[in-house]
Amino acid sequence: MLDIQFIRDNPALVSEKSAQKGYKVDVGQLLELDGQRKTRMTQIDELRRRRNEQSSQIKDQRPSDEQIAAGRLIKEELSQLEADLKLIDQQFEPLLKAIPNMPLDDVPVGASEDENVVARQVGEPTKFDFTPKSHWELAAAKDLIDKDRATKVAGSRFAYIKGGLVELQFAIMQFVIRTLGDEQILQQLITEHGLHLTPKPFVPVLPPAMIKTPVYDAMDRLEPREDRYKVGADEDDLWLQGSAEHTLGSMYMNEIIPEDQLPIRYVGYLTSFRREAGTYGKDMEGIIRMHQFDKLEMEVFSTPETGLDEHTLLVALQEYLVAQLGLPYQVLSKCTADIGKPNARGIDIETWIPSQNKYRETHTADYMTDYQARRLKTRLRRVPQSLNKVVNVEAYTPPTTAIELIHTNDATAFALGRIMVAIMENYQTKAGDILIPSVLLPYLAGRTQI
RNA sequence: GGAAGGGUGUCCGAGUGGUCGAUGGAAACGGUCUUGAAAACCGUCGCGCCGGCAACGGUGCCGUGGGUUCGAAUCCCACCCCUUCCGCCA
Repeated sequence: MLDIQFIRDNPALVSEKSAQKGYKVDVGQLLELDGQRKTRMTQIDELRRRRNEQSSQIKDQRPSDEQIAAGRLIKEELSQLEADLKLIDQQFEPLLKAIPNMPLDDVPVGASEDENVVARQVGEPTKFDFTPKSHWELAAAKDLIDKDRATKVAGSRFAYIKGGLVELQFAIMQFVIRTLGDEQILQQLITEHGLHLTPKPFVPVLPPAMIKTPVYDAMDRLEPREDRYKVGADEDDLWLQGSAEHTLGSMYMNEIIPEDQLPIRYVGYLTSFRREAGTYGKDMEGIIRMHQFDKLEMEVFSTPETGLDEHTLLVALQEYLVAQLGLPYQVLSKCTADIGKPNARGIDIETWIPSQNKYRETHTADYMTDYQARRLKTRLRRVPQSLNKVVNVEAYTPPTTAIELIHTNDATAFALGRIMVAIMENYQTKAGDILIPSVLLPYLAGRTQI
């Protein structure tokens, strides 16, 4: 959610930037309701003041008939106005929540994902002296993926992942947790990119896989809910999470975090669930697009002034991880239409998939500024010494209070299904074997191929 | 699932209808004292909204949402969560 004060101050900008993201919002109507709302609130506060004034005069004595009558009158007026305000709020809130986060100025303006900009390509598309097989052909020959039986048991877009592929997944997971916990690697990337950050390691987390409706909504990740799985009976009020971000980012809801504890960096592992509504017929072969997939997700809570640097660090880590696996990839600067509603900025990494002869999305890095934090009420408390500290980011205006909203970032470490697709296809041999990227060898107890 | 108890500010913990946004203690921060530290003493010390350049003023918030009352942290109803015991299960 945006700050209503920001919208009051910049109505034209809000309309324009919302439109760039493909959201039609009625800022005029919102501000009209905002005005009505403020008027009512002022009237209500005045009545309450009178009520408080009178009741403080009565103290322990019995109130007179006049006082009771006057009180009743206030009560009637008040309940009328409060009902009125409630009606206004019911219109006001959805309009306010409907406004997306403002894209940062370096986000390319575009009307669809076709206008995403390739920022760089790293590595050459893998060359083969034979015709490469698709990952499902490779998997079929070695019985690594059984979708037929999974379909029988659970329906389409489910799979049994088996044998060497499971070992490969566990190796990747260990590799990621070790890498993200390594201060030297973090420091190296921070230095390379000239970031003003500490090398505080990522703490591994196994978060809840289910999330309550209001929390999901506050994260602004519930919609479109056709893509979410509702769990059990309605009274359970729970959803299956679609990304570890959903239950990691909401961890500190309604909390105020001391500034010196920031940044907080987590790498969460979860099996994620998506209904993939509206994707009928897309990616039906193999395990590119599943209802259930395992994912390692990074989540960072930071101060406002370091949020953008954290985003850069997350992308640098994604590139480092992909490069360590020796996979060719490209980095995509997502355009205004393709970044999520809560996003101020979004970067994708696409990894080379030989059988499709193109790069496919394997990673996303989302920077939400304070948009998620506002509804989650996740804030930071400036420690006194830092209040006078000179901040070296130009765009940042020093706070007037010691409490501010934090900034959130989330980014894929690895979507394990898709990254294994990339490994299978890029590391295949003519014989149909799959070699293991060398950085993973320490985690595979002597196995060198699948 | 059954029984009982409980959710108050950063923490502990008072408060059962009216000067309670809330006693007291701890922590934290500033200061006095001290060679320094500790101790002691003095002071500061919740969050949001509205108005104001600001000082400040108003208002709301004692798990959440309703209700009763001239007046609710306090009474009533519903829901959520926690603790203990029993049952069941991993």
